[in-house]
Amino acid sequence: MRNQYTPVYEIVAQIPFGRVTTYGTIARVVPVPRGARGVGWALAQTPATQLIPWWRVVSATGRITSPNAYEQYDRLLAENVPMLAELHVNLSAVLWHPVPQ
DNA sequence: ATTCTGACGCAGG
DNA sequence: ACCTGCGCCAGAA
Repeated sequence: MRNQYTPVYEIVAQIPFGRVTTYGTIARVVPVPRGARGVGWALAQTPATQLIPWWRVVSATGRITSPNAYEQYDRLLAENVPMLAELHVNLSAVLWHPVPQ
């Protein structure tokens, strides 16, 4: 099913292994209700059955703020994503910028 | 209809 | 670096 949040999933699906982007960055390239918050909302609805790399999206500061923060943290570590501290991605090293759809 | 809760971002302090 | 408040407003109850 395609809804107004579908563009968000299409962008997230393109984030490369080992790279990360932010809620706000996505909200700036595709129209999403409520901007960055809407992106977070959309990811929260992502069915576990779908293979969308939701763990590659963090906040503008690099902080991991999802409800399942540690699962996300572990998944990123598994991709060798550099951290500044626990639950804190070194964004300047791995930030990925999406291309407008 | 009304209330409540946010996977944000930014501007202070 | 940390914390707080605020704008934003869809969805759930």
